[in-house]
Amino acid sequence: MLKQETLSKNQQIVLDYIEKVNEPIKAYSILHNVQKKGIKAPLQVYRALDKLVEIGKIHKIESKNAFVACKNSNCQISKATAFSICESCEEVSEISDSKLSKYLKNFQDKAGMKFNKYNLEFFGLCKKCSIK
Amino acid sequence: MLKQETLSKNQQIVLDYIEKVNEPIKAYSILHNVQKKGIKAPLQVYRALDKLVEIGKIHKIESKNAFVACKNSNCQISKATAFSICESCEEVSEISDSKLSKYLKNFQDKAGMKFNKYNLEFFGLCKKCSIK
DNA sequence: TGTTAATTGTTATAATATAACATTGTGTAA
DNA sequence: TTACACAATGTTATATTATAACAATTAACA
Repeated sequence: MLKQETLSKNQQIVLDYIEKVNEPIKAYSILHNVQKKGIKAPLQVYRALDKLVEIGKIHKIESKNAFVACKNSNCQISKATAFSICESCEEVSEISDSKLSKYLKNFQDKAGMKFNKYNLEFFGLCKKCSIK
Repeated sequence: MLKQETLSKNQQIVLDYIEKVNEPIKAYSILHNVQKKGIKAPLQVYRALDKLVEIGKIHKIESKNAFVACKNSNCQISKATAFSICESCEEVSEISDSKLSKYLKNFQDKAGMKFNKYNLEFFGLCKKCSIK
């Protein structure tokens, strides 16, 4: 079978919603908001999320157990993700910095481990919050 | 009051166990294993874990919801953590690379955000597993 | 068309984590 | 040393996040 090119119904519903809200959102919140579209159970959401993460359409913010749409057209495979997270207003942004990603992709572990994926989460104060 | 210098009873019990197992371990697994020491409820474990993370004695592996003792005597404050995770055997190691930590500490977000903390998780195959 | 894999639907339950409240311990300053 | 503030404890209940198991349906394609 060829690699999947189009999303299934549930996958599309979940992705549409995540892209619409445009900020990290939790699985059960997604569930609550797509029930009118016919998705009734957590598993239906989690299955769609798994697939969407796998194909790089969304990312999981591990420290928040939340999901956000991918902004970088170039990280299709979701293997290299970096986020900034404001500890005050909770704003999360995907970092798109080619130098950083290059540096991390080429990082050589002393133990000789071969990496094919990483996730980096920065915490701090965003511009707005640091003024206050 | 002065800053806490000694750990409380429950904190010490939990830390002792985490240091003993020497690999990432989950909260309920800790609970199960320290019940003989008198810790009976999840909250007792989670409270100790919170404190231990806060003071840098342990770190949380976010992608695994697991906790591991800190190996770097110099990351007392738990503000800069990096781990390598084998996707095959699940082995987790703390990365102690001064170049990497320097690079990340000094990383400047384009949006002008001021970072005071980060967590980085690399995934790949460890030496043993990549031979197989 | 038959076969295989992906997707769906559904119920139940596992695993992770916190709320709320009463009580006890501990450092320190009056 | 008493009294205050705060950290830590103990306990019950519950919230939140995620998966197991199984049956049915749909989609791709040799």
